[in-house]
Amino acid sequence: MAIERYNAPAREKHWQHVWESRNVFQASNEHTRPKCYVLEMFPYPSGRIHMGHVRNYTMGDVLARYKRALGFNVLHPMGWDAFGMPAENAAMERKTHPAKWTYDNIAAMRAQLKSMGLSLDWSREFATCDVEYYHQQQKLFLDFYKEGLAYRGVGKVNWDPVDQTVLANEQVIDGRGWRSGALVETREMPVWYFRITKYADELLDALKDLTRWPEKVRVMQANWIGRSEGLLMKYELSGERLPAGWRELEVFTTRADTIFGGSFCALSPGHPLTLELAKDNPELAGFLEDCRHVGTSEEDLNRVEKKGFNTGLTATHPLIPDRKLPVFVANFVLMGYGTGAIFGCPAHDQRDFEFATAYKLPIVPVVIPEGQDPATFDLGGEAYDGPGRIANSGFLNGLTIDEAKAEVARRMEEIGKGERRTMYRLRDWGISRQRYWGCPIPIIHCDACGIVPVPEDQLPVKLPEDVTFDVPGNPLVRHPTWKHVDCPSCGKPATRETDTMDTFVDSSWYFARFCSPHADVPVDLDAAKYWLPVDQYIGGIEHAILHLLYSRFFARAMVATGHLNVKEPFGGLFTQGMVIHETYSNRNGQWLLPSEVRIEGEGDQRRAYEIATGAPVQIGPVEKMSKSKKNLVDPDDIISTYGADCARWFMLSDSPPERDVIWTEAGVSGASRFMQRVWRLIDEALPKAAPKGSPKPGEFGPDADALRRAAHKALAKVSQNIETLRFNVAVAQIYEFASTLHAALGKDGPGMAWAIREAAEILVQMFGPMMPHLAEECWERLGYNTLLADQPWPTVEEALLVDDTITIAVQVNGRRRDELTIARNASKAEVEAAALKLEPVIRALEGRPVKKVIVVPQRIVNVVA
RNA sequence: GCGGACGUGGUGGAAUCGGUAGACACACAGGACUUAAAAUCCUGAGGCAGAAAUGCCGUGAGGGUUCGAGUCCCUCCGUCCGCACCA
Repeated sequence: MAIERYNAPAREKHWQHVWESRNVFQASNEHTRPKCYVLEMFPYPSGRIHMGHVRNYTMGDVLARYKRALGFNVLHPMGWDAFGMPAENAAMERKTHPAKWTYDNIAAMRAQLKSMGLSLDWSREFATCDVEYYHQQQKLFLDFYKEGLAYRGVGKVNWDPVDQTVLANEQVIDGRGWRSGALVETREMPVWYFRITKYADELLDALKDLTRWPEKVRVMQANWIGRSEGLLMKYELSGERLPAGWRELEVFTTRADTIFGGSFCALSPGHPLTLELAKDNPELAGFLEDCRHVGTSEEDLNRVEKKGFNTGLTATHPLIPDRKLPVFVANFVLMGYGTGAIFGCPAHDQRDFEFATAYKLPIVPVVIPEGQDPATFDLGGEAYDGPGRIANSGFLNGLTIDEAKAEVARRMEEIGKGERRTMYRLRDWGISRQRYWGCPIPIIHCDACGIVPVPEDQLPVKLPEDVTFDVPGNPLVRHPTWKHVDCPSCGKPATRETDTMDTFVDSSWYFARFCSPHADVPVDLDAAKYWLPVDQYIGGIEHAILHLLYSRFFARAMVATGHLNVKEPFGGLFTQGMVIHETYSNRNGQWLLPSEVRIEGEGDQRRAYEIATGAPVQIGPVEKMSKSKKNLVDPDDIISTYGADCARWFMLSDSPPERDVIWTEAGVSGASRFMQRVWRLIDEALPKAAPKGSPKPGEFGPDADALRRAAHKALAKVSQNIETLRFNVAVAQIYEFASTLHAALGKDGPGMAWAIREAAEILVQMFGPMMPHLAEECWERLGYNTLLADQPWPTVEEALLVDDTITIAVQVNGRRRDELTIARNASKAEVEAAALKLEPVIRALEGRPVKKVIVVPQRIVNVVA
């Protein structure tokens, strides 16, 4: 009598209910056991979960369940990154309130996540738009402000003149506002900053200790911080048109060794001196206008010609008083790096070389490669930036590059014309957003007192609820009453800051809030001391720089303000690959959902048709699932058809977790088939298995022994591979062991029944973290009325991992000829003797004398002839 | 241009302390069961030659180190990702 198919969707609801009603996954507040904090990047509540979420949360869940079974006190929380623009856009489009839209979405997504059977501690859930959360964030802001880590300064922002709003960089597309299409202007206005540059060195240096982070992410962060050590130099300026107050020009260089090769100085178009000069120089103003146009185009910046404008000013070479260098404004000099001014050494910098060629400036090599004569060295049409010795440089001649750098620095410091300086690419973090749906910055502007922090007892500064989105601009600015307050300091009428915080602020400390989600301080220090850092953080590579760098800054800032005791928030980081899928388009070029397409045939014969019309469909490349390409598979559909376990198992199979996984129908049905196979396997094993709790027999026959060895070896490997997040390999090993158990059911002998029960239980426990519902179901069938989720991870019997006899390969001259089964502890001589007796070995030797025999114990024998 | 990663059967991928390459899965082929199909079970399979035993060739290409290289070194080719005039 065949067993019924396992009805995953129905049984999954049952087990989810059981877990929830028993609070199985609540982290304990008793900080006695060793802890493990597993965190996946929390989602933006867009309204629906997508397959990327399924993959991300499945991985975290496997680890969390596994660690739980190992006895750790596991913290595995979930929350919502809930502030941000989409809610305001929805408000504009649908006449709803951002809060309602957001909380409705959260409710929908929470239900979806629950249907995945994740081992989450829902008691710690929060959204960043909860007043309770942003209240604490305002406290942090005020503490940062007191500590000098938050400040107000004038900054450049992207201003959309039509929508009358500031745009984030990501919202500026080809120089235009993404919604209005208006040309974006650069405006200078007062904005709030976090002083991340204070920790530039620390953030860079500590990267080397983040050994459980992907190398790639560390490299990206290091480049982003962009530390370079060099010399800040002062060039004396002269010239008729020199504006008052400008006697010196500061330039930064990392190649002070080439100072004698300098043939010009160049200012950035945005340099203050440039702007000063442009005031009464229409020609220069015109040049700047040209630069601005080029500046917006992105890619071919490299190919843009090096253009300059001769200001007529001269700069005096600091070490050669009679050498005057022309001062240009040049389009390739960036204001955002160094001092916004350079000295140009054409022989050893490609950009300077091109510039000097265009403007017929001297090109004098001062670094000569080893073996070349300074008198005859020819650059050959491009700058030389390799190693060598200094020449044509007076007192520097003959020195190496490093020696020359040191010598120039020493002399320049001596004469007060220079100082060693470290520059960074990293800028302070501008957090002001002129938007409604964000955390209000708790500041009051008073005509008399200036900037006044909102007193802590007046927090939270709540967002007003009665706002409208029918006109452009920030609703907080035009709200009739909200911003009008009395100055806390002098009591006179004053106004609130109407900027809200960048949503990246919200996500920079949420991991810490999970330690004590309802505390009336940002973070309960005792809880944080126990739980932090996060042991394993899992998320997409797209956050490699911003979110992860901001969080690292926040941890340091929170340590400085007494809110935290760890500077690195994430001990281990794992960046998972994307979920990708074929794309489909019809004759009219419209994208079609996979569910709208019927596929026929295989391989070259594979054809797709639109279900509604029967018309042929073009099968396009496999790409990241996206709304625009409509190559989406809805997790809900998969879960309601095949079950959450099936989706989870598929996500873990085949593809290594850091690589992209191609979602295919075939793969899903394969996963589903395995679920049914396991279900039947347990059913078939039961009648042959010893009763639950039977005493371990004193004797095992060869087949029983072999099964036990296979079980414990599989257990050891699966444990190891879950531990190292190599889920695809763990899955393969579970497949393999399921086959082994299946084959063993036909065998008999002493101890077999006991071994079968042991093997079945180990199998179920091994896939428990991956397919938790099916595992509970099987556990129940195995006769238990306890939850598998509460069951400790099975213990590996080490003795079973070591076999008495082993099979090793035998090579002749490095080619495998045979294998040899021999006692594990056989001596080298015994192995050698046995190997030389093998028929294929003798044949391969063809009578040649054996020169030597290499025996690597328990590994291989190589006969060299 | 700079930086990083990668390149293994028809496909996704195993095998990284240098030691039997291709585990496991998908797709495929053959068989069993069935009136039939589905489902399920069994078997096969890197390529070439051969009935088979077996032999030769094989981890992007070429070279090197080694008793032995997918793994280490050098050169080249290709793919993907990140940064992009960073002084």
